[in-house]
Formats: sequence, structure tokens, C-alpha cells
Amino acid sequence: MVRKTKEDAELTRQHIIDAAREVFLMRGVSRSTLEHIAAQANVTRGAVYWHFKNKTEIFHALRDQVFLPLIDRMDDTLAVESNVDPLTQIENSLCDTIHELNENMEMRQTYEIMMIKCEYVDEFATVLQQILNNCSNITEKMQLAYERAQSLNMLVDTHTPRALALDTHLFFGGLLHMWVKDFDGSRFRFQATELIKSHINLRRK
Amino acid sequence: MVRKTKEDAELTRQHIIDAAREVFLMRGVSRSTLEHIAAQANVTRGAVYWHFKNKTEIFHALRDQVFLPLIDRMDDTLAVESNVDPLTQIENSLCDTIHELNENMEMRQTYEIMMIKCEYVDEFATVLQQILNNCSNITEKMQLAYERAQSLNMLVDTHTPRALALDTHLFFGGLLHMWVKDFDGSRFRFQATELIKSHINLRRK
DNA sequence: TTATATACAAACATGAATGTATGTAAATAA
DNA sequence: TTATTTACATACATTCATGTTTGTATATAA
Repeated sequence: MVRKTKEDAELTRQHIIDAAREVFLMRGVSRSTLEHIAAQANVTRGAVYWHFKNKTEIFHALRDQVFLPLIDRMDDTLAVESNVDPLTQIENSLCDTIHELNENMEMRQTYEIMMIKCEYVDEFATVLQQILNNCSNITEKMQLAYERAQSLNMLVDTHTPRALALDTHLFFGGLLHMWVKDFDGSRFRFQATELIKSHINLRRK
Repeated sequence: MVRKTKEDAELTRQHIIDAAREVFLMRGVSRSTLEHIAAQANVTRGAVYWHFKNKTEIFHALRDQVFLPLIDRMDDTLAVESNVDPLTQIENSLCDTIHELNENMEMRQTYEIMMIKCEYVDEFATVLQQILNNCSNITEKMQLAYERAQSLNMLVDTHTPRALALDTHLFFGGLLHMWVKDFDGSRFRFQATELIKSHINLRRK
């Protein structure tokens, strides 16, 4: 097989990304070689080098495909104009993410790679900063939602919306980590939704 | 310099571990070579291979030195017999850990390595399981503390001790992760203790 | 005091990964 | 139809990390 049409080329590019996800997941990013990825994608390293400059670029492509859409989803669910009450909005944004992780294997795998199969040094250190920024973003959106809940008199009145948002953010960050690490699902994966609801209910007046 | 006394040898062993911590932190575990570590410790790879079988063994030595004592500390703070009330016990166990991370640079660095400078594949996958086990352990201890708090009628009565313990565990897991990633300290590092107190207060009747 | 084991340093051999350069058949433009 | 890219495969050169082997001075045991 040799030269393909433009659509074919785009297909092999996607194959390479998919292959990289599998290989990264199995061997970790560092131990994955372009040869491994090429083999998994049934191409040679030549093809990989044609589509990507190096492993880092594949990593970024993989990340962008999965993460950016997920961030957008959370943003949407937390939007100011909504027909559900703000606390339920927060609950939904978290449950949706968990639900998406349950349904979407590629997203699940990508999360796992990002969390426990990647070392955040050198070129990857910037990725960490981006993640932190996204987190700040989401936390602010949640804070706004808590403020709306407060003005609707739905909140326990001992805590500020800011404190509640930070607490929720940390809770969810922890949950995502445990969700990913909990391979057999026994500890967290199966009860994630309940934990979220319980967490939110703790704030309800 | 050549053959040393037994105490000298133990010193170089410790130097190698310390060097590994620095190197792992800077370059990530995968990209750190035994040559890097040896150079940082002012010895040759010969010395490293004398004291350790390979990089993995250094990693484990590093981990054991820092983690096991920390786990023990948390266990102690959560002990059943105590002269402080159970909710404060939980609060203290979390604050103590944060305090230790603030004071103890080696511990902080080791945590950072474990969280974002290591890929949990192959030989390292078992480490993840150990961490999970420790987490379960701590969570159980916290649950017991919450149960004591409940029988002392200190708790909001809408939630079970189990749910509260899980929520706290996830919160603290998230906090540790953010604490480590928050390099400049602006987001979480400086307010970690407040966040913990706020988290616990949410459960106080 | 001599023998042996210790605590390394230095040299060696090997394998593996990377990047680049070259080759090539087919698609597409001219 | 021919020329030129495109989308790869193949081959090559180089670097780098690892593990092992050998050498050696000295502590320690006998």
C-alpha cells in the first residue's frame, strides 16, 4: 500500500492517534516508542513522522480531541440561563462528566493516561498549567452557580459560595482520580453518582 | 576515594536516594537515568548498582522512607482513644499532613514525584494498588471517627458516617493533588488549612 | 598478619530509540 | 499527458541508557 487520497490520509492520522492512546495506556507515555505506536496503527514510523513532528505532538492531539469537548460540556451545563435550579446544575455537570466517562471509552482511557500514565516535566509541564487554568475556570462557574443558589435561599448559610465551590472542586478532582484508579470499580466507580448527590445535598438547606 | 566503612557506605546509599529525589523531580522518573542520579550523588553508576538493583528499587526506597511514616502519623491522629473530639481529630489529621508537607521539603518533593512525575505502569502499577489500600484504610479510620462524632450528636444528621468519610477522603485527595500542582501557592497552598476547616465545619451540627 | 569480603570506579558490550535521508508509487495539478 | 506533490516505507547514522564485567584499594575477620 502506498499513496492514498486526502481522506485516506486523514484516516491513518486518526488511526495513529487511536493507536497512541492504546499504547500510552499500556506502556505509559515515556515508554511508548513511535515504533510501538506505528505497529499498533499498522503503519511504519515513516507515516507517523509524516503526520506528527514527534511523540509530544501526538500526545497533544490526543488530549485536544478528548479534553476540550469535555470542558465545553461542563461549561454548558453550568450556564447562567438554565431551567434547572443551580444546585442541580452543579450536580448535573459532575454527574454528566462521570456518565460520559462511563460511556465513552476513549475519554476514559485518555483521562487515565493524563492522570497516571504521564510525567509532567519539560514539554508536558505546560499541559499541567492548562489543566489548572481549566480547573479555575470551572470552579468560578460553580461559584457563580452557588451564588445563584444562595440568592434563591437554597443554601446552608454557614458557608460562602466561594468556599463551597472550592470544596466541590476538590471533591470532584479527588473523585476523578479515584474513579480512574479504581480499576475493578468496587470502591468508587459504581457509586460515583451517589457520592456526588450526597455531596451536593450536604449544601442544601 | 575507594572503600569506606560501613557507616560511610550507608551514607552514600542515602546520598543516592536523595539524589534520586532531586533528579526524579526535575526530569521525571522515566527520563532519569542512573547516570544522572549517580552524578547528582557524586558517585559513579558502579556505586548505584552496588546499593540498588535498578531504578525501580531506588524508587521504592524513596517512597518507603517518606510515605510509610506519613501514613502512620495519620493513623495515630485518628486513633480511637484521644482527648479531642472526633471531628477535630479528622481535621487535625488532615491539617497535620498539610503542615508536614509545608515543613518537610523531602516529603513535598516525594509527593510531587508520586503524583505527577511517575507513570504507573508495569512495575509501578503495584504501587498504585498499595496507595489505594492505604486510602481505604484511612477512609475507614475516618468513618469510625465520624461514627463516634455521630454518637456524640455532633454531626448533621442527614448523612451517614460512611458517606461523610468518603466525601472527606475525596476532598482531601483532591486537595493534595491541587496542593502539589499549585506551584506558586496562589490557588490552594496558602489556604489549604482554611479549606479543611471549612470542609469539616460543613458537617458540624 | 594474612585472607577475604566490601564498596566502589572504570571499561565494555549490547540494545534500543530517535531523527533524518532516501526511495517510490499513486494522486493531483498543469 | 507530463510534472509535481503527497503519503508514506525503508534504510541509515547517531546517541544514549542499561547491565555486566573487571579492577582495586581498603576495611574487617580469622
